[in-house]
Amino acid sequence: MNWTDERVERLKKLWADGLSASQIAAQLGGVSRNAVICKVHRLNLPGRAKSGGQASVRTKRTTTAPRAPAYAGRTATQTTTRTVSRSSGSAQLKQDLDVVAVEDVDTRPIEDVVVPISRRLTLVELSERTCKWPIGDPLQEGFHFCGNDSGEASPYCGYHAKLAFQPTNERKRAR
DNA sequence: CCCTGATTCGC
DNA sequence: GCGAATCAGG
Repeated sequence: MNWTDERVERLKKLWADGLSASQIAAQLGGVSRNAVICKVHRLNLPGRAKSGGQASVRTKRTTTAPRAPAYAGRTATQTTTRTVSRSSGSAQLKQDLDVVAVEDVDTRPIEDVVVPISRRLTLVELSERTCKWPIGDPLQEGFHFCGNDSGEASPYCGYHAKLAFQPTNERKRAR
């Protein structure tokens, strides 16, 4: 794919919005997330600040050179003073695993009420183990999927699986 | 294993 | 300039 000006601008916007490289790649289409990251660097866009989030904090790369440097006369010591003003992206992603495992001896009604933090994935971003619970109106803008970890067996995350597969025996067993 | 961004290097 | 392969890390 060619990096047209329009695509570059979309890249800039999405990156500034705090979307991850893979998400941007999915929305642009035709490019891998690596390509997106590389492009971001070449555009001299500010990389992801190491603030709180995951990733980054790359400590040089002096430990065991992955590839034998053809010529060792090159010190890649860069002192880039990054002044990233962003403190918290608008689309701060969170990947928490809500464990519903009940192994303890205590038998108390565990009602998970707090889970509804979705990842706002679009259709193309769904993978094999992302929750496919739709959120919003497919005809309206802003429609997305939950996107949280669905484990592997269920198409939904723990929270939405409970909503989707409401136990039928609850009613019958009630009496 | 899932994911993240960072870096190197061959094209 | 581009991006796959690779790395380090959460």
